[in-house]
Amino acid sequence: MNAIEIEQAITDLAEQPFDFIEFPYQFLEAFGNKSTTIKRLRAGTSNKSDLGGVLQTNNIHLLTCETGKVTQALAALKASPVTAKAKAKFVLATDGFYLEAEDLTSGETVACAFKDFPDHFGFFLPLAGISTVRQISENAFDIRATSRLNRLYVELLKENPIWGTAERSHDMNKFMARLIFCFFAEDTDIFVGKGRFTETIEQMSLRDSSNTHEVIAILFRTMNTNRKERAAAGIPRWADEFPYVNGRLFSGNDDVPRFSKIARSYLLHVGSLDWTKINPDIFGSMIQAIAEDEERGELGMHYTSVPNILKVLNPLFLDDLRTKLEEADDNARALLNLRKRIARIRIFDPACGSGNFLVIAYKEMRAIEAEINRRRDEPDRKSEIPITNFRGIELRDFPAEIARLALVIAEYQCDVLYRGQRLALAEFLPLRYDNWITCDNALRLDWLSLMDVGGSGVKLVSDNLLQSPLNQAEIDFENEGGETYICGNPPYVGSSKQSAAQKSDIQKLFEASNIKYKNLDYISGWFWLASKFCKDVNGAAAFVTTNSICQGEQVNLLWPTLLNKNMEIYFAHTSFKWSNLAKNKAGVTCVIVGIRAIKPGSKFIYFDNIRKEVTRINPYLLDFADVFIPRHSESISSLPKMLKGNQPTDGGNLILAPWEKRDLLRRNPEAEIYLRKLYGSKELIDGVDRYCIWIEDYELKDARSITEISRRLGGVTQARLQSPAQSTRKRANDAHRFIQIQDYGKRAMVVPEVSSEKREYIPCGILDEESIATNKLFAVYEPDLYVFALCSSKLHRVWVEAVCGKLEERISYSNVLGYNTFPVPELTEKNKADLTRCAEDILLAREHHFPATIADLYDQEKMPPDLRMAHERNDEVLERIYIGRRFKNNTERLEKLFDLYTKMTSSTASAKSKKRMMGAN
DNA sequence: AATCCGACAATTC
DNA sequence: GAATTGTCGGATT
Repeated sequence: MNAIEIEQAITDLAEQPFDFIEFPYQFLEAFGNKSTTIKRLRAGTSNKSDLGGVLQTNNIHLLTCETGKVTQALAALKASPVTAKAKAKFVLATDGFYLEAEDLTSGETVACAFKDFPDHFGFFLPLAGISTVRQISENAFDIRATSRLNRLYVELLKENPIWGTAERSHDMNKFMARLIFCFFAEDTDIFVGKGRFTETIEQMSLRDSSNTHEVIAILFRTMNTNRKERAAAGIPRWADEFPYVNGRLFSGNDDVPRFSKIARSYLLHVGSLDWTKINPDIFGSMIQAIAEDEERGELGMHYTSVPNILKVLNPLFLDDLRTKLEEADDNARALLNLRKRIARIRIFDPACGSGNFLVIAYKEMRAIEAEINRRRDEPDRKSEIPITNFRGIELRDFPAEIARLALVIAEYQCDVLYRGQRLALAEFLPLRYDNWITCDNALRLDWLSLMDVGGSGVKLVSDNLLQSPLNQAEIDFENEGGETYICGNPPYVGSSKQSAAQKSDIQKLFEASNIKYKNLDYISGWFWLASKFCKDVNGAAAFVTTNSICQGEQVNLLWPTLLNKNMEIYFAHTSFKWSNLAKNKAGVTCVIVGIRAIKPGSKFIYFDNIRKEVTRINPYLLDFADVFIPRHSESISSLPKMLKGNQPTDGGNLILAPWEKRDLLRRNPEAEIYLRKLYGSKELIDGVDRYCIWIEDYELKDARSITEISRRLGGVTQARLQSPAQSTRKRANDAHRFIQIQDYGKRAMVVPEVSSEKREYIPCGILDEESIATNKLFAVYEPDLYVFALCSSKLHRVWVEAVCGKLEERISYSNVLGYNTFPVPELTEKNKADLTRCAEDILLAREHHFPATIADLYDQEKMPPDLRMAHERNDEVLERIYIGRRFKNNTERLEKLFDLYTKMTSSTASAKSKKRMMGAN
């Protein structure tokens, strides 16, 4: 269960009639315990309670009691020896009217009316075994609000299916945004009288809910009508107490969906929450998920957590502002200048979602400004930071709507925090009419035109074509000559997973450049536009991005042109795993890259949160000079050819597990000649046994006479016909052959395509001539063993780690990027012989530990000393060939390798161009 | 004809 | 559940 589901379950439980016997079980069930766990507790087998309650080990001791005896019951629970013995973290007692509970770890207590216990949702969350509890507890309100809005949304769509269609979804989204605003406003005195909005709906709408939509529509119309015009607009007296809000929020269509009785009660339910606790930096991200079919009821899988947003914003510009604040000390003049500077900073998130980067940036800047005002002794001063300087582009309608709302709420909360509620209220309404969040495709827009750079004209895209076009003269951006910082977390989509529309976005952007764009990740588009933007504007840009644009092939595709000698990477966070509160988190590893026009000043690389000051950062995010490594079709060091293994593309039909092989041979012993041992990475590393059907053309007729083989070949044909790739479908009738056959029937030195990054060495292996290597292995056929020594070396590991792509953080080997590019000094026959000896020693050491698998042997903790020694000797011999001694560390290794690579490739390049010139002569 | 990559995916701990 | 660690095959060159 996720947090939202738990919230719903305990809310339901509090509303049900209290059941003295059942309550403890219902309570545990609401927190996501499995029915088998509950059953065992009921049966008493796992129930350790000595008081007739329910005690779940490592969790909670619950007791229901007679009316009025709750406090005594809780004391008894705490005093019970079994509570401590079972390591219960909570005790809870209730009589159905009143409830008391204590968190035994923190000593925190809750005492409330029974029906209100769901209000302490955050308190009880550790019971759900959610690991990021602290964060969730901090955001308990936002989760509750999301949960309840979610129910309302679903119920309204049930009642008004039309509102779920593409044409009406904008109206639905606008409606939800208006509601959220009203809930916030009624709890913060923006509307006179706490809870007046919800209360008015409750009083004025009939209990059967039939006119609820009309009541709400009148309220919305009121908020869109200036006081002077209300009489003429026929606003009824009961609505007149509501203020004029406007700010586009209530303009336009004021249709309201029809309410069922349930929807009406849900609405009142959402309204009863205390919306002052709303946290706009995270709330929007949660709430936006309710409008998305796949993610409804989840906390959005792609929203960026606050710590990760700060990883972008702090080095991007906030650290600098804070340094300047510190330098200004109490100097009134310097403080004033800084305040002026801050007021003109634009923050631009071209993939803003519900605006959490913008909100956090706003709040952080307000904090700095408040400190300036404090030091200047102007604490009540109106903020000079306009929220319209926080621009965004968002493709989806609902988040765009929410982003604007979140900024409005953030502005109000900051005013309350720094200037007091009276001043905050005085200036809050009516909302400004500006439209500063654009709902459109960021890769198809001219960013400069949304930014009013240098005070030139402004071109804005209306967010709703039904409304009259914006009067551009009304828009005052207050940032002439200011800086612009671009930030955000745009979508990542690998080149082979992009939709046709996304492909075409990328094509449009890059086709005029010399970049080969077809293998780029979708996010490259944002970096591309940002770098163009930064050339024209005083500012910088940083995004959270998939780490793959800073690895392998993409480095050489994107960055040389993007940096183009006038841009630089000025800070970077190295790989970290994506994480937020969502249950189904996106599975991706990210980096953060900050770019700007070249200028002096420090650069920083962050590993986890450790900051290292450097003078340069290359696009691999390493502290080395820029090196761009393209695919090389042959070894720059004259090493023998390395091929990819053979790719089946068989839908599993040509491949047999050991038991399948046994069954087949029991029935058809004559099939043995068509079977071979098959090796991919897993088979090599973990010693997994697998076999494949391998039939030469001339054997096909005989092989087909074996029913099972014939059946399997049919399966291959079927699988290939299903493929979206034409090249695969074409080979459907060639079912007895792997789709891609490189080489076989020879002894081979093999390297796994993907393997764990935790090993000190890439675990290469040797296959005999009977075995088949799949496309999960690279192979050098009939190898000289010194090649095994090279590929098994620390130097090679370091090189491949740096220049090949990765699968998240895994080593993803490549012949053309890692092997062919590996720079090796010219080897003498003696060198080769020495290395061959080292290779043999490694292989012997492995054999000595038979039947341990490679995974066992190369486990950092458990690597046997003799094998380790053999590798050390191998490294020693090889490194002496490079520099006459051992390298001190991996940095020195990589430095040498980059250096050597540059020398070796520039000399072959000059040799080639010499050749060309000679040819021309 | 040959290879990089996956807002991953399957399996284990 | 989160920690570990490599399948499979498409799209592109």
